Amino acid sequence: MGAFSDEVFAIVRKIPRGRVSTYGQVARLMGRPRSARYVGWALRANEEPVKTPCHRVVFKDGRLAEGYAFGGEGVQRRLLEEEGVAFLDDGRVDMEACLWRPDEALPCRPDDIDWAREMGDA
DNA sequence: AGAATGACGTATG
DNA sequence: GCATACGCCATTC
Repeated sequence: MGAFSDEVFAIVRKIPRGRVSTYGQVARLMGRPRSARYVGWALRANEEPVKTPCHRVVFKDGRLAEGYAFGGEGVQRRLLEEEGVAFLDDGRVDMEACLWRPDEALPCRPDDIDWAREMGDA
């Protein structure tokens, strides 16, 4: 594994629960704004799907990569739904509500708290 | 060693 | 607004 894949994994692992990120966003975080494709390429070679929640990485449109990834249809969607990710009527992820913002993820895990509070804790 | 290729995104026609 | 083209990095044949 080159540094590229390693960096991709490191970033994807930071995506909190109930939140999604995009290939382009991950690419931008690693200083390669034009390398969105190869983020997916790296995830494809992912050897540790547990440690690397690649199902939280979606298209910028909110579409999922079902068909190539996970080898199953809707598997990714089900995983996200269980995490509390909202889906639109079109079957796409509600990017407005669930897109991971690295800026607000700087401290421990405020997203998790916010997510938990929204889920029904409060 | 050179060519093909692959979970995307943006720019152009 | 839709279709096409190109860029990017690493791996495989």
